[in-house]
Amino acid sequence: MEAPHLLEKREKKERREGLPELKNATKGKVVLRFAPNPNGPMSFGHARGMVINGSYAKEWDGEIILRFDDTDAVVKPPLPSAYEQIEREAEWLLGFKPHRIVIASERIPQYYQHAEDMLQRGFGYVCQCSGEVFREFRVSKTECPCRNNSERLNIELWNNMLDGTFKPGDAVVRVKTAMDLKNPALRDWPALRMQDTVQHPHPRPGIGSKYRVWPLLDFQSAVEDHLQGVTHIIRGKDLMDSTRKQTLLYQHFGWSYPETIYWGRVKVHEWGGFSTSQMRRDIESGEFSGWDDPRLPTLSALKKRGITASALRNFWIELGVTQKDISVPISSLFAHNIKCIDDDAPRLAFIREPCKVQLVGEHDGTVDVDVHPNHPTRGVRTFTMDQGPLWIEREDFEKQSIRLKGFADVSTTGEILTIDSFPRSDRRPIVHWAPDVNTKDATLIVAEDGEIHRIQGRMESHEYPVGTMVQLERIGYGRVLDDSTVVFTHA
RNA sequence: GCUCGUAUAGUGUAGUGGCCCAUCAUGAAGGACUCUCAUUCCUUCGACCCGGGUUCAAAUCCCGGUACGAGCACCA
Repeated sequence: MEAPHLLEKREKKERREGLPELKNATKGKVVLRFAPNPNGPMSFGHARGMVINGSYAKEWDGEIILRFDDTDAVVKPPLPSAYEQIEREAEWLLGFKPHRIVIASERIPQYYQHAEDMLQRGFGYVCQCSGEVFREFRVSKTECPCRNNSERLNIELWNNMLDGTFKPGDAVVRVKTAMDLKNPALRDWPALRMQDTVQHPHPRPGIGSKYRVWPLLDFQSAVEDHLQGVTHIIRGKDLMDSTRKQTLLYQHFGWSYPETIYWGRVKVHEWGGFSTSQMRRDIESGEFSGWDDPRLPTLSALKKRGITASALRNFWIELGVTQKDISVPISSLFAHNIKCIDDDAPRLAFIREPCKVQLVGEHDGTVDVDVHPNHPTRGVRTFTMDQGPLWIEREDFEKQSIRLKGFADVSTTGEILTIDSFPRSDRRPIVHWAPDVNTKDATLIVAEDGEIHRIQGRMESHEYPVGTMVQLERIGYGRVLDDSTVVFTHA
């Protein structure tokens, strides 16, 4: 018997590159979204949502919506400055602007309309049970008395929520699912609740204390995804039950739920647990200098430290969208970053624990060293070899014989360096160095193990603009902060 | 407790019944190149959680176990 299909299969063995194929996707018709809470700027973890969703949008010639889920003014109040910052960070990360911006707090009327629709059509009800009481009902699978309210009564109670007759805690709107569902999380879940926006005004101008009733995430997100025509949702697997809740709501409305993909949790081994709320408190208390404090895992801090957007993109795409919970060493992000910056980074000498030494022997007036060893066309750095002193690192100063990189083999006798040979004559260690006249006092800022070290030294003078990625010879890569300060990125 | 999910080298990842004594990256070790402990290149090391079952054939399907994670908020 012939089996031609087996032969065909034999040919394809290539490894899949990049992101897995999107199911049920049509080129040009894909709509995705990334929906952070603007209670702080983006952190490392948010970058995953932005990168994965944004990359799919680009790959499928579709759209990415940046949506601000700012429907809580009490527990996780929004930070007014975060909206714009997140927008800027999104563009920096993706390399393009998100196609649409949606702000949930500006869409409350739409959510109200759907809530009313839900009450009128009888698949939602106003529940006046307290949280504890309802919890009992949920575990015992019993229906709460409010479940049988007439549509008319529900509308009346709804108006009581809206007009302030009810206070926060008095009533919520629930979606009628079923109390005997296997998964307790899905039983008549809450869709909207009241918030004391007088005591806790929403920080958005124009929103403030305007609304007493606010949608919860599951309801707001579900309705908005439908309104925006979202086709694919890619999010953390902690939101799996959210999908199930929302699917139940979609069935009531007669809508069909988007394709959904989940990823697991990512921990960076070197970083502890940082929550946006906690960082915010620590910044306000002065423990950190700001959201871009190099010790923090925020995008602004990583950017300031010299991590590039493309390294971040490559990193997250390589991790992919598996549901595994993973823990990665930060060096894996650094490995991507090196690939992005090394080819451009000009070389510079930074002398830690500088020791001043005097050169003895005949030599030329100048010494040229490469700006970048792999790119001779990028020119040279010229050291001025007058009779002035040179700087070398203490560690090198203590060696008997060393080679001053690009110049000469020398022997050290106290502070005197005697030239032995210009060509390389043996295998003595090669060290970086610089004449005093070509250097200035400088600081290397290193953030490590949650601390900031400011290393003083002498750095080769340069005119690179702020933000330039440089490589400090024999030390590692860094980002120019000003003409005498470099932030250490990684080795 | 109830519910849901995941399990491939040190770390990530490919793989959806025969291309697999398992891919790629990173890491480690060694080497080449190089006047940086950089970059680049080469070599080597190293894994299908455990136990059953289905099948001619299982990393891949089924059942059980174990481990880890998540949800059961009037947070997102």
